[in-house]
Amino acid sequence: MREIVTLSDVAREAGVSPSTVSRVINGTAKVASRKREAVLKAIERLNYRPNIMAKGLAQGRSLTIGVISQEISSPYYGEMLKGVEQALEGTPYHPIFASGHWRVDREEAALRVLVGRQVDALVVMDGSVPQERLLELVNLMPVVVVGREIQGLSCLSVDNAQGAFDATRHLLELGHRRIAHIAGPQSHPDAIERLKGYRRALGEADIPFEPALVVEGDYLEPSGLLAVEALLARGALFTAIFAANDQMAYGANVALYRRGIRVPNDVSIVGFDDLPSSSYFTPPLTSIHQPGQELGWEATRLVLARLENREYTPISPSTRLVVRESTALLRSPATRLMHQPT
Amino acid sequence: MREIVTLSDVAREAGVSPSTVSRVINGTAKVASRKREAVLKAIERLNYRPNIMAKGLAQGRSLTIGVISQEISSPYYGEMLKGVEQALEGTPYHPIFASGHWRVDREEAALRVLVGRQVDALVVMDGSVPQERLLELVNLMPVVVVGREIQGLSCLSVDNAQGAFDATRHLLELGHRRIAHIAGPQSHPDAIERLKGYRRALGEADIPFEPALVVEGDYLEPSGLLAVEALLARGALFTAIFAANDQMAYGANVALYRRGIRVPNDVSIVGFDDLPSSSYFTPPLTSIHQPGQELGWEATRLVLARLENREYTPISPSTRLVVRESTALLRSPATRLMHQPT
DNA sequence: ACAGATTTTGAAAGCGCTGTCAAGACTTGA
DNA sequence: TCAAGTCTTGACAGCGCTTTCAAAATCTGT
Repeated sequence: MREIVTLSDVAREAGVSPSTVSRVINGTAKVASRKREAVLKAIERLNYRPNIMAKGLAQGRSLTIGVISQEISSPYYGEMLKGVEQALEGTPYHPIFASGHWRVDREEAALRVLVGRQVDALVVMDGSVPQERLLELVNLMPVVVVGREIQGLSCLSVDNAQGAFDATRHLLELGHRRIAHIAGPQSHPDAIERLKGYRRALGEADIPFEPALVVEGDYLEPSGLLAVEALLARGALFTAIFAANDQMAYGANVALYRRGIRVPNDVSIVGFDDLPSSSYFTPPLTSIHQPGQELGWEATRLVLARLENREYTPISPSTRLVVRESTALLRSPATRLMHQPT
Repeated sequence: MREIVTLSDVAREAGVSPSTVSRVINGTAKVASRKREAVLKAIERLNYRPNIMAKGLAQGRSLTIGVISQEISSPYYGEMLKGVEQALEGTPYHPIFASGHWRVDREEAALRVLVGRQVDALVVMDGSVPQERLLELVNLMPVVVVGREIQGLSCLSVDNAQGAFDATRHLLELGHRRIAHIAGPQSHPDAIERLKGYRRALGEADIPFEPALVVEGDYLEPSGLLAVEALLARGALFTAIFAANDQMAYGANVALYRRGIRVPNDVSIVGFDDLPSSSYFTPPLTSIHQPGQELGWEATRLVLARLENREYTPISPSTRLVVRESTALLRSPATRLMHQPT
């Protein structure tokens, strides 16, 4: 292991005091140009790299932003994290990620790890850690929350109800009347909102809400598949499905495919999130675009601004319907799917 | 901002010396149980959290593992990072990620950031930073590389040629003779290996290699689509496609779908990577499973072992053909696709 | 050329923790 | 009961950097 070069080594090499070296590195004060030159040369020559922990200790900050997401490998959080990464580029800060896995205890653990690591600020994505806990942290460091609305905290989120409304509306406009909904877990506020949006669209079209047409899933593919199985098993009649997220839409699509039910010919599907892979799904999935990357970006810029005591008004990214090939005009008003429970 | 509780605060509160507090926290030495109790109580009462930077500075390590991947939001790296996260769970270490975006300069920058942040060890996934650079780092800290073979470094990778061989072989066994290959960027060693595996399988089946049946893509969906377009445009005749990764297979599938060419009825497709979404693709994609998560896990365990001067022989995860519904027996030996260039 | 104002510079005291070292507190056995 | 041995404990010197403070150097204007 190579011996370590410290700031004092540089100072000695350049024939100045450590304070001076620190000053040229951080530009904290004016330094005679001859000396500055000497210091820079010495740094170069010794290949000096400041020890960020020492710096952190001395300054009382870590130049680190803690980010809690739920699952790093999930395509949705992947997008958000990418946004965070981008926003931090070129700043002295670096993100450090921890995952809550949709479980309060894991999330709490993640929070502890990040706080223990002296993060200077926190970005929390979704999750269900108690509000109080988060509010408690806020007088320790700047905190911004994505995907939850918490009084007293900077929150960033998307209008889920509106997105769901648009999705359902789109189906309605294509002539569909019997629209099933694969809902997200009703413990999630966003899933609740999406269900609301669906109901509102139905209501405005004077279509009565039929509980038998909605099945609750867990936002993962298998549950979408299961949901369709359940729908078919109970003999539900529908010509379109609005899934509360793309992953469940994928699952639903497979279930339909297995039964030989064609998308969009027999049944139209619209998802929610517009994951990157959705445009290459077959058929390319109509979906509600979630600006995941932008959300991550904005949240990060906001937290950065707080850190620097700047004002910053984040633009609130909004959803957008992306029509692709999984939705089509209802063939004929008479078209109906009849299924025997298996 | 709340005032900060330090170890000496705890010491004072418990009526012992800071050293003793340190000892009970780290279990570095035996402490009379009365005092230990007192210390634990004090910690509890003051809600003390050790400052990890101070600890790091004092111990000369950061308890941090640097991980370089290429793109955090890519499903493939997502899996690997998840494996890393899991492997680190329960250890005092935490990962810190940086992305190379498949560009040497960005990768170099990522490397600098991580080294500057005093990571205790490094896991490098793919990428193309010069070997020398990596070898230079190895006398600074343990380094393990995933997906590249570098003399003098611990490397972990999968037998890409074998995987590609299995994929092609599978198609061959289904009776296919005209198998197109959508290759990965030939600047990547793994893409080269996969092409080799494809050729070897062809060779063993006495089928001459036809350059006209291979198109090079860039591992992203659009290039898969373009590849199929290119193949069709040049009037290539094929009944199956082996794509060098799933993402390109997705793209290829869409291109086929657009033309009304059915998978697997008209053309079979096999991918490579077996992304989580592939089993919910329509049709569920036959693919070569890449043990991404295991790779991340093993690499991390290995680097951890090095850190603790333990011996550890990583089990080398291997690929596995997963047959799903995108491949089928060649309908009739006479079946052929004829296409006019568009 | 000199007093006074203004910069530039270095010494030194931390930041919060660990780990060595030696002193203090207990044991033990004769 | 006392010397020798064993544990437990606290003082203190760092870890590498920042930052205050005051001294040294430089610059004014006359």
